[in-house]
Formats: sequence, structure tokens, C-alpha cells
Amino acid sequence: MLYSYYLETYIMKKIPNIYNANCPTRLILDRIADKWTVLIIGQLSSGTLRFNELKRSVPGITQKMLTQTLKGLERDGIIVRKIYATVPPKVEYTLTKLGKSLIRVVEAIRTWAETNVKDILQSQAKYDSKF
Amino acid sequence: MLYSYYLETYIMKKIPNIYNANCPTRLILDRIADKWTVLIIGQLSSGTLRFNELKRSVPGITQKMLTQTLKGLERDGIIVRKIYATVPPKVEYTLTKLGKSLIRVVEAIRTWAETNVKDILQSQAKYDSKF
DNA sequence: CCGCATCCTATGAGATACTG
DNA sequence: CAGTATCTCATAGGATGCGG
Repeated sequence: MLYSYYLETYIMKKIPNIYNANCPTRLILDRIADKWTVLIIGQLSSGTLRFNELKRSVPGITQKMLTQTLKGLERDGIIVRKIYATVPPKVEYTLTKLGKSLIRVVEAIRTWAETNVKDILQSQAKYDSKF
Repeated sequence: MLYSYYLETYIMKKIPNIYNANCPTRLILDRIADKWTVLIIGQLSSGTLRFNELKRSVPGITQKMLTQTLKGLERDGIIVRKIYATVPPKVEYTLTKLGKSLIRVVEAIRTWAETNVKDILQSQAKYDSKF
């Protein structure tokens, strides 16, 4: 079941189906579109961080959302979680190779966004002024 | 107010602040991460379509979400809306130049997603099997 | 044909309090 | 320190019915 999309498209040689909720593009969009994911990856891009270091470096994030997002990222293989059985406990989060390659994707989006933000904001202002 | 981010970063020469909700990257992520936006842009990439043509070509979309998404895209200057004062009414939607350039961004995401989906799904399966 | 208005529900996400 | 658990509220999104 987990592999249904993969089976469909890669093994059975069908074309990717963007309308499928398991479509890779949708999978990635849903992940990076998350409110906090990009911020967390941004912080980890400079190196390993502990839980509370991350919490402090991402302004406004709650413990719940940090935990939740980190779990999802670990599940996707984008970060690794290393636990030290010390007192007090210590947990480190590091980007994997996969996670590091994701930085470039976000950069591409940022480049497009920054070159076009002026047009978009102007279009929005023009649209809104009609009402 | 609408231009606050733009003023801050481009006119006042400050660096982009990804933590600001008006940050261009966040603006674009929020737009393309929308459940339907990518699908609609995908359909329009092959040419102009009418409202009900779009509705039929995007399986599962409701009238509400189609209207809502199209409005947002028009507001952002990504599509243009042309109304024909006929009976029955006819409304056509077409990608703007800006909208067409967005296709390439989505393609970049798709490329990354498709090259890495296998690893991600395997990581997820491995993670889930632990519990 | 192309919507808008309304109601309803599920999920997302913040605040708060508690534990190994 | 690094979480979990629960409560609550806001929003997104689906279903349905009406209107120009």
C-alpha cells in the first residue's frame, strides 16, 4: 500500500500521475510547504543542532510543532536523530545527504520567488484596488 | 502594509527574512503548495480552458475550490480571466507569462521528487516498521 | 454556464501542564 | 533536556442549494 504509487509508476512503467495524492511531486510539495520545514532545514544547513538549540533558532515555533516536524523529517530520511543516553538527555539533529540536496530545491524556489515577488505584489495590489 | 516586506528587503536593502510571513519564498510556497494550484497550472500549460473544462480536467475538485483557487491565481497575476458577455456565459482562463515561468519551478520540484521518491518511501517504510 | 452563499466537519496548530 | 498529553480555537475544504 505504501508503495502503490511507486509500483504503478516505476515498476509497471506508467507515467507519473500528479492527481494521485501519492504522487512524488505532491509528496514533496506537502513536505516543504509545511510552515516550519523550510525554516528547520535552513537552520540545520549550517550544521548539527540540538533540540533546544533548534527551538531557540526558529522564532515562534512551539515544542509541539518542532517535535512533530522533526519526526516527519526523520521519517522521510531528510534528517537523522542521534540520542545520547546522558543525564540530562541530549538529542542531535543533522541533515542527511538527501536533506542537503533538498536545500538546492528550496533555493530554486527562492530564486524564482525573489525575482517575481515585485510583480506578484503589484498584481495583488491592483486586483485588490478594484474592490 | 502590502509592500512592507518589499520595502524592508529591497528598498531598505535588508536581507530577506524567511521568518517573515511575507517573505517571497513563503509566499510562493504557500501558493504552489495549495492542493489544487499545481494541477490547475498543469492543465493550463497546454492552453486556454473554460471554467467547466477545467473542472472536468481536474478530477475531484469542487466548484468552490476551483473558483477560490482561480481567484487567487488571478490576483497573483499568474492567470488571466476573460469573460464573454454571451448567453450562456463563457469564461476563459489563460496562463500569463509569469504563470508560464512558474511551470519551470514546479518541474524542478518534480525532478527532485522523482529522483528521490524511492529513497523517501523506503525511509518511511523502515521508520514505520519500527513500531 | 459560471459562479456565490451557507452549513458542516476534519485537520492544523497554539497554549498549557506534566514526565523520564 | 527533550519530549508527551490534552484542550481549544481557527481555518480549509467538502456538500448542497440558489442566482445572473
